[in-house]
Amino acid sequence: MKRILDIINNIPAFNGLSEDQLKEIKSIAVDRRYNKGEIIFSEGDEGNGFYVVVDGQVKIFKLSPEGKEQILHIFGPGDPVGEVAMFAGRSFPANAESITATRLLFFARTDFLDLISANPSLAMKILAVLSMRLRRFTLQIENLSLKEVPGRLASYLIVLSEEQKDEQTVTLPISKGQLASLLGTIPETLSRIFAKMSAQNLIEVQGRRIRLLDHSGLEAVSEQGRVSD
Amino acid sequence: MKRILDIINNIPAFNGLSEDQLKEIKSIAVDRRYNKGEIIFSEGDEGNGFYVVVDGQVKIFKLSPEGKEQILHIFGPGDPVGEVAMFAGRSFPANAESITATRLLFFARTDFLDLISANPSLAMKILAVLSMRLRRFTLQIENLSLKEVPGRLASYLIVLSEEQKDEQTVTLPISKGQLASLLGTIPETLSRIFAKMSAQNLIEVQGRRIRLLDHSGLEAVSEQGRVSD
DNA sequence: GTGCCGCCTTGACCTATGTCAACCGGCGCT
DNA sequence: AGCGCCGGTTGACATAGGTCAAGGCGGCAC
Repeated sequence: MKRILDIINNIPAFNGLSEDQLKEIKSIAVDRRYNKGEIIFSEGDEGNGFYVVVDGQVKIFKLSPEGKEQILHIFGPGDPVGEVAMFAGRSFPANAESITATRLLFFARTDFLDLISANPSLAMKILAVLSMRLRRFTLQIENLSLKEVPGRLASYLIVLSEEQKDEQTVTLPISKGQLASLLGTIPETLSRIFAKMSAQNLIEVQGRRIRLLDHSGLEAVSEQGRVSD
Repeated sequence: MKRILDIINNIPAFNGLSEDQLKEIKSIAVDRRYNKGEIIFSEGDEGNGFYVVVDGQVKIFKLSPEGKEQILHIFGPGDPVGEVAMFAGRSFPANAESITATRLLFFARTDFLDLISANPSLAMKILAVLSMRLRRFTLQIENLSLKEVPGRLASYLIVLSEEQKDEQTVTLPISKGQLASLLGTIPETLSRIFAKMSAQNLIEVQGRRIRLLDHSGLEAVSEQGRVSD
């Protein structure tokens, strides 16, 4: 049981809480496992609880009527999933699907709301998490509407290199097809842009490994939102 | 002083609170007024507090390096502004400017955080407000990436007609130029689409008044994300 | 009135990116 | 080995919508 407590403590929204609080949280958590490609919830489902990713990756996405997919988030270990629907008291606004084998903790709505009212500090942490998420959405909207695809890719790569703390090489955490959807485009276009950036010696692509050859060049593309040609 | 208490009570995040709680809130609120076109804060400014709109309209927007603007929100009476930066403990992620003469209440970060820790129910309300906002962002991202401009316009008009409770006629609350930015496009394109939709007898445009002639047709455009031609 | 200015519209043009279709290489399965 | 499949790439093509430039219209100042 040690493990679960550790896991909970490593969730940003919960970390730094007292031993007692962690135990309380653990007592209402339900452990769930999913294989790759399983639906966790669908748009419109009732939000009667939320999840936290323990292991694996979950994508949150919307579908257009023609079936085109836009990924809103890719969540990994420590990230809460579906809490928005819970607090807003509404149904889920998007779909969630595991993109690898995944382990989640599930928290039922009522249990969790009780917990929060009893722990204002927990509420504050969650406020912070939601705020960060809003901030990331802001960025995503900015990217989608003000930048062209090369700019979005460049800023994605830069953020990735910061997250992975490697100036030189990054490893895509998802397939190129999924990345295309996350960037609001399609695999063909993404592929061409990878080729173009390679030709300009900005990057070097070897499967999911990408070498960032010209960091400042990438910054420029990301800021201008376009490639110079 | 009656007025301010009423105003505060009409703010969704605060409504339904006890008389005492409202008074506490009032005691930390600062009344501020702005003329049309004033900057309220800029991207990168420290988020040492947040605002609530009492009267008027505020636009939240990002600028691309070339100066193109993407409006993220238009806020009106009752809406909180800038609280995300506050909870996230970061600087503002976008710019805020009044687009009409505007009256705001300002709440200093520290004052407000104290207030919240003392009032869990307040925290819950704010969680709900943030969640609703995330939900709206989800919609905006969906619109931007899965729909073409006519689809975005159609869904904007439909939402507007619901808000204004008028099936027949809506009045744009903002200029067409601003609307273009909100929809992630430019005035020229928007203008052409208005013309096209008029030609198809979907709508009839007279300045800011728009007659919705074919509600179900609009629904179709909004869902398909494109016009049939 | 006259003129200026902001807002909107219109036209001609161009480009980024989506669509459709073919193809390639690796990998697992039989 | 041979097969099918999936992820990725490439090419030819179509088009939404951005850019640039010109002009119209209504309101406000003087």
